[in-house]
Amino acid sequence: MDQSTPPSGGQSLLFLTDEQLRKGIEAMFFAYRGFTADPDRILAEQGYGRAHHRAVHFIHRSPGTTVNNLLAILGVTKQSLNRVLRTLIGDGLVRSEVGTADKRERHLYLTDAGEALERALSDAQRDRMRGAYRAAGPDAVAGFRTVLEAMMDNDMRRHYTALSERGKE
Amino acid sequence: MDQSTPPSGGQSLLFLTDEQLRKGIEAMFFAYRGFTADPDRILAEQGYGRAHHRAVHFIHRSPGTTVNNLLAILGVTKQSLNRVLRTLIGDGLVRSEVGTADKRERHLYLTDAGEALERALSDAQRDRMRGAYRAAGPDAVAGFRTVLEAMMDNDMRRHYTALSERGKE
DNA sequence: CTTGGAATGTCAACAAGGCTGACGTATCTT
DNA sequence: AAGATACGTCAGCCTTGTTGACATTCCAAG
Repeated sequence: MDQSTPPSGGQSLLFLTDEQLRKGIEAMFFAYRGFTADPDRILAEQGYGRAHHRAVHFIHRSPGTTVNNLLAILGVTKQSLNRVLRTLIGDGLVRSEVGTADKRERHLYLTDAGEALERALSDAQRDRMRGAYRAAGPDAVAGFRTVLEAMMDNDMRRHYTALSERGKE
Repeated sequence: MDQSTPPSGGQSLLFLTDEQLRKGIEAMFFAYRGFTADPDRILAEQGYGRAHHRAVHFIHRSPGTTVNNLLAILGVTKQSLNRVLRTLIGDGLVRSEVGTADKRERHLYLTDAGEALERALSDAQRDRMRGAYRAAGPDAVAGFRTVLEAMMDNDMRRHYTALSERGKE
């Protein structure tokens, strides 16, 4: 649709052609497959799935988080999350503690076994990411994150930046 | 793990810290949600899912492609693909033609209705991508694609570049 | 102190979309 | 003629998402 129009303003807008956008879309598709491939293998060995990975990841990131908070981050129904959480708690990877201030809330923590699984998963995923980062270089990495952040829904970006601020920047 | 070690070599390797890698991982997670959100809404209205989107996308990209080729790109089993293809053919969005050179093969094409759906989906997805690209700027976009390509499995990168060469570069 | 609403858990049922395994049928290829 | 390839299909299983209904527990406001 765009691609018949040559650059009109002062600077080139060639990076906004449909062709370039299509490449970005396909790159996201193929890259996401790689992104999840290594953890998926580990999870499959243990009879878990991606939903377990996500729960474990964000509990690790925010120990003591509530179910409701996790729900907002993951964007699934409580029934769906609950099923995953139940197996993780049953298998002794996650500990659920009744809140002190508000006893309706459950605060979630990884057990030692849970931390071990988290480490295995994130090691694998980080290795992949590190290889990509190293190959691409720091400037490319900066651009990578800039575009991804711009691609998020506002709600998700809120969660993303909130998590980043927890980190040591 | 890394994060206690200051830059050792000549140039800064701070972009390879675990902290930076973690941010990249979470950015991928949240951004992918945004990436699929708009098409998902359109698909849900019509009773389709992401699997249909993927099939329609790649048939559009490579009209006349065979089932086997699609299988390799999508990385699913033929049973899984077949289920999706059957509904798309039944609904008159995809046409399947027996091969001329090799009559065992089926060549897949989008019908007019199929093209219409593809356009609706890719318009929505492109709008999101265009907004992100525009906000991030051309240099960031270049880095974005560089990192994504480095993140792919070799097999997937082969398909990705093969598709790109079909395009008008 | 009672009552409404919020947070959580749980049961049931269902659908999409992955998977494996097995089988059948054309159609090449050797 | 035999074997390999491409495709379709049936059956069954799993994960992970969805709704809807309902119980419990607790906080907070009246």
